[in-house]
Amino acid sequence: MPEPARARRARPAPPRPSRGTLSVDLLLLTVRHGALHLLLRRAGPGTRERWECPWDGRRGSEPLEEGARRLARAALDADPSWSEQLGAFGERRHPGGADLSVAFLALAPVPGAEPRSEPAGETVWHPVAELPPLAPRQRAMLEGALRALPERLDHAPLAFHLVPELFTLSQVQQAYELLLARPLHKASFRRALLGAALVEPTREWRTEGRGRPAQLYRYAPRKRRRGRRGVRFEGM
Amino acid sequence: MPEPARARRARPAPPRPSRGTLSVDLLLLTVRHGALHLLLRRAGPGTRERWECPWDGRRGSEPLEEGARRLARAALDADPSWSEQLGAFGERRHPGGADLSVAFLALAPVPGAEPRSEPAGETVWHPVAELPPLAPRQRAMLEGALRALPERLDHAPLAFHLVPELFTLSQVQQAYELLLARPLHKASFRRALLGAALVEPTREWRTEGRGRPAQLYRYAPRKRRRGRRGVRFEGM
DNA sequence: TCAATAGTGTCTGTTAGACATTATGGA
DNA sequence: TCCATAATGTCTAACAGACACTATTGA
Repeated sequence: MPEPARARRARPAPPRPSRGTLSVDLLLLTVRHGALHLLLRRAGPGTRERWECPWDGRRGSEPLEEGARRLARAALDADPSWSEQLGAFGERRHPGGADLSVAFLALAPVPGAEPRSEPAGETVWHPVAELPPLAPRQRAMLEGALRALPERLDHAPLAFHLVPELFTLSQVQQAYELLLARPLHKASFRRALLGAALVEPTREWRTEGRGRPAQLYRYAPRKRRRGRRGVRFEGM
Repeated sequence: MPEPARARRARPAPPRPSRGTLSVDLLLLTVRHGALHLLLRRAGPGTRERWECPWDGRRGSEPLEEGARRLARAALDADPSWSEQLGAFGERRHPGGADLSVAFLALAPVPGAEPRSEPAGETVWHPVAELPPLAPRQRAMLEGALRALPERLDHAPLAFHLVPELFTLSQVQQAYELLLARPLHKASFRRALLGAALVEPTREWRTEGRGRPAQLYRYAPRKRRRGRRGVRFEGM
């Protein structure tokens, strides 16, 4: 310690922000043909099949959510039915070479619903199970998204953003099963859904395919019945 | 539409990342005197009392987590016992003027535990209930952290990172109550904790204050008993 | 008639929450 | 002795999960 009359600990260098390039990336999911689909955009003008999650730079100092909405509107001609930040990703290669990327997770309803969810421009729905190669950073984002979905589903009724305004309980159950990536018990699911006062039945019924027609429901959350529950130590 | 032989939708301008300044910010929490405390650093060299959450730029393209660890080591002389990304914040004013800030949420154990958790250098633990004024972006980070804690606590036994290696069940319960910001039922808490096979008792007892001495426990998670639970529609 | 799907009723084991009681130390 | 805290036992209502059964359509 050659420096004499200083504090015991040398004063550290003052911090300063670093400089770099930034992107906002959109992971937009929906349900098609009973499977999760991700919206991808044709990357670059080439004829080769190269795909990427929609992304762009941030305009000025706009809110990050606004950047995500802008991406969704360009890709879908509509706002997503739900959108939330997934996190910042700074490792591995980004398709635009960004040093840092802020990923947003969003959901679009099945077709025929309002708001619309048809891909626009150079975008296509791809089944999540068989995606084309993605840049490693976007691949990491997708894995993070699929891991985050069950947790977020615990705290908000996300699945209703994947179904049209009028839906059957089987449709909601399928949405839940796809987001959770595991099957659910039918009777328990219906009981919990009705008991939580999240849906209300309509007088319409819809017959599709073989079996008995299903009653149509509408999302209509009423006030919750009780306060929070106790501590849960499951799954740790 | 004056342009003739083009696709129905004009090809949009190719995306490109934006440029800007970036910071990594650390929200480091611990328990002192029965209350949540946040680690703050004296901001600037002035004699005025100005405080900020520790932050710094990102070095090169280092992993963001590495930046958070570096901040914690500088402030605490030890790694935090737990750390996880909270998210990216791009609105409101940052103390360093960063365009974008990636916040990390971390926990430090009570004093006397290993690893150490004494503030080092220009840092001090402040009770969360009575913090000095913070830059609005860091204030937003803190609010996000306090909202995120109950959810993360549902999925990982965070509270054990706040207590020393040997602890009483009341200590863990207090940690849970502070992270959840609500009281818990004592008997249910103990039952759940022991039933989840997360702790094992030692032969030591500790008497502090008035009442009956408490048995000391050690964190020793054994394999979980069962698979996942069903859907929960509470709190939606 | 059969297959497939929707919807309902009942049972059981588990658990959260409440309450009461005993145990053990300090003031 | 009183009081504060730890630890434990019991009861109850609620619930998840399972199973069985009926209902209603298309093939």
